[in-house]
Amino acid sequence: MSFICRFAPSPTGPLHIGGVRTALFNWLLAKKNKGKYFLRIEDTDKERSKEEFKKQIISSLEWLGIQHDDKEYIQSKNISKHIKIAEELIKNGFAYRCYCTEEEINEQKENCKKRGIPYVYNRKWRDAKDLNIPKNLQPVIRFKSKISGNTIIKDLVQGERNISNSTIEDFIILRKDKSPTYQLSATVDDHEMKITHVIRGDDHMINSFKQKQIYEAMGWKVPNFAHIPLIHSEKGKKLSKRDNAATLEDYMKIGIISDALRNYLLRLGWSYKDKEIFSKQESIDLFDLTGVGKSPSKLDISRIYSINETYIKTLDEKELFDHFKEYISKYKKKLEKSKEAQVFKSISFLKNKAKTLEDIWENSQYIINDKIDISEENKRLIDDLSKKIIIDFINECEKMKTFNREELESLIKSLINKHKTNFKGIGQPIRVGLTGSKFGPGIFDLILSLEKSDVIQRLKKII
RNA sequence: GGUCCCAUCGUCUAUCGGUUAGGACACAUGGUUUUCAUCCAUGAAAGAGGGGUUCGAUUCCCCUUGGGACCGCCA
Repeated sequence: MSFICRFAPSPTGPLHIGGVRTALFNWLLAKKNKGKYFLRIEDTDKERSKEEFKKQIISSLEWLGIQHDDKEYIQSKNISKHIKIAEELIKNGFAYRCYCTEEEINEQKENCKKRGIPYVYNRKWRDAKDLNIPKNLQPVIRFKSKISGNTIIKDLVQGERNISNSTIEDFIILRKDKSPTYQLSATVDDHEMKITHVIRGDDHMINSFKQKQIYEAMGWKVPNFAHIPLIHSEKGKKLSKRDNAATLEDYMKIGIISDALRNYLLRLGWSYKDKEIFSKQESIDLFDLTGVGKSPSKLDISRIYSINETYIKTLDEKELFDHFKEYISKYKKKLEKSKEAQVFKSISFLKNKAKTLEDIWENSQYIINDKIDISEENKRLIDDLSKKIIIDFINECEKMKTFNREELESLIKSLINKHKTNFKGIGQPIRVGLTGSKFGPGIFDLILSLEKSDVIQRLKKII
């Protein structure tokens, strides 16, 4: 059995986190089964589709490492084919022209509302042999949906789904302006692309019943469907673009690593035993639609941070630094070469207290900025004794050729003895002097991460 | 309102009729540590309710309750 999957976003906004997961699942299933994964840009909404969003979607997926096969398909390029199919459906009695005006439809809707009954298009033109065709009205084309019986879809995630055909109205497949609607375009393109597995959000379930009828009317093979549960916001509603942290960009800009986000999304609605961390290859090997749950899952930002932290802690440091450089050049600022080397040298402890790349950026500010701001409160921590100690420390440092850990350790030890203080008594003023903060890296890491001249210069400012 | 769907710790989930209901995140406490962290240990925390079926139900069925999705000439 072959596996040809696709992700089909519309370029009407930035890539949504739910869309990312849909793409991931499609990609995973295709890769696992040595099949194909295509990207199709559904840009038939001329009003809202934007070239910039198309570009953004493609680069976002690339950032995540979800690479599509072939070049991306642009749906609008296939419109003439869609129109041809609409006409073929009419010819074969599966569709018809409807001359109802929008006013007429709205009136019907109003009426239904008043009477408290659900609106369904009244199929006025379905078998309208006797009606006079208005001369100056452009018709829409509606699909002749089945009136009786039931349609069953064996959904790979949801199981068997059964719906009464009477609940599906004669939906529009070609607009008044002769442009195809989603139901038509998606079906025709999925068929043309020989898609075998349609994995999409649960909000498309009803569409599958409609589209199945088109497949059958055309005598085409119906693909497998898998409707994955939606991702909900903290409020328990379908995640919308207005929610915080709904788009991929929201995660990129706070310094989430792509592998971490991919891992989080993988485990949202899917699981494999007690396993939490999956390499890309593991996720391909282990992924399976049968492991996908049926109920929607809430987005949990603390979990994303946690997984990201795991990646930051365990990633090869060179690789981590590459992520960091990419991140800051995009969202912060590019570092000069010398600073870059200093930060890289210190990444092993800077990453220790970081959950995100942004945290590493924050933690490395004392290296990046030559000017250190010390708050009044912290200045008060440096009392006369501290100043004496620091003067001694500076003098000893100046005697050293270069810094090394052993010498620094014995120096600090001797200063503790000499001034009858403890480690904190000497460590804290040095830390404040070098970073402006009470908190930070270990004293020796801290001193060694800066140039000797820089250490002396900074400390001289506080005595 | 109509149609369809879902239901295990706060969150993500494991369990495929017999378990002290497991793990992870978050939370709390303790330990390691020169600070903040890290790290380690420990703890608290769940089968929505009611009926069946069964020797036995979290697991199968029904009802109730709660939640969600869809109901566009958007996709």
